[in-house]
Amino acid sequence: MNYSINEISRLTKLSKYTLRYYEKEGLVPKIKRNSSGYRIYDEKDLEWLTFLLKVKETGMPIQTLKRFSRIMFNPKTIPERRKILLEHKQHIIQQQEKLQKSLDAIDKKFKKYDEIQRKSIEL
Amino acid sequence: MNYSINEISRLTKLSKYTLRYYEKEGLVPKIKRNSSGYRIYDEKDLEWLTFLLKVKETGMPIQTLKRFSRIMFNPKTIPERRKILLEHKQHIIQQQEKLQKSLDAIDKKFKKYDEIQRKSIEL
DNA sequence: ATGCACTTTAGAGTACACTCTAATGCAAGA
DNA sequence: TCTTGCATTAGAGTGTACTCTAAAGTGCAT
Repeated sequence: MNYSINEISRLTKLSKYTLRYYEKEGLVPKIKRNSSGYRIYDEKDLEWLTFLLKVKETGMPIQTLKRFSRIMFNPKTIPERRKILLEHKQHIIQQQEKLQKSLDAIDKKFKKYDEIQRKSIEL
Repeated sequence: MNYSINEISRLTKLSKYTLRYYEKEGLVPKIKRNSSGYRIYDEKDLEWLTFLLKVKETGMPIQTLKRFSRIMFNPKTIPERRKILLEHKQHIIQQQEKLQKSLDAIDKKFKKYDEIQRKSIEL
């Protein structure tokens, strides 16, 4: 199945500018073109973009995404890809801890506010 | 307890540049000065910076942090502060979902790699 | 009092990740 | 064939969040 840049933009919610920028920067592999030079994205490209967005959103660095994009069509690079993903998994776990700490700090504030308001009612 | 900008930089791991920038931008309230104009941070300032870093790191927008910093010494603003923090709590929960989705996508990749490597051994 | 390591400020510079512009070309319906 | 609406590119511009520079002042040990 093939897609125009417009369709991919709609499906990924990335602007056309961003899609072109990602290709220029090497975050996605070189996209096939039709005879007029228009981009033709295929299923694999869409799949990669979908995955890229998930891991990018959770903080995978641009450099790592470029690296992954460069090696992802070579079966010999599976060990390296595993390593990258394992590292990112550790990063996600650290983020989960940060979120929990932030949540705890917020709940502590709520308790403080409860206390202040309880005292003001006592008067 | 009072602290110099140097001590606060060490305690918060923010650079002195950043600490001055946060004050200029209103992310922290105006810091007291000694007779020479040097900043003197107190316990409250440190407490706010510690909290700010936790929620900033989990994506609370700068504008919201500025707002919070502006109202946080007025007890009448507790309901507004509660509202801000409740909204951020929702945001954190959404991020937790994103992290989980990213984690699931990574585990799917691992399974795919296992499959490919299993098949190559079978030959 | 001299030196050195701090501090201050306004404002300039940087890095990142887009975001857009301008010039140009292709596709297709009236 | 003309017009409208797509596409292409190189390269310029934007917004955010710092990060640093330059010039000047302060504190304190030698």
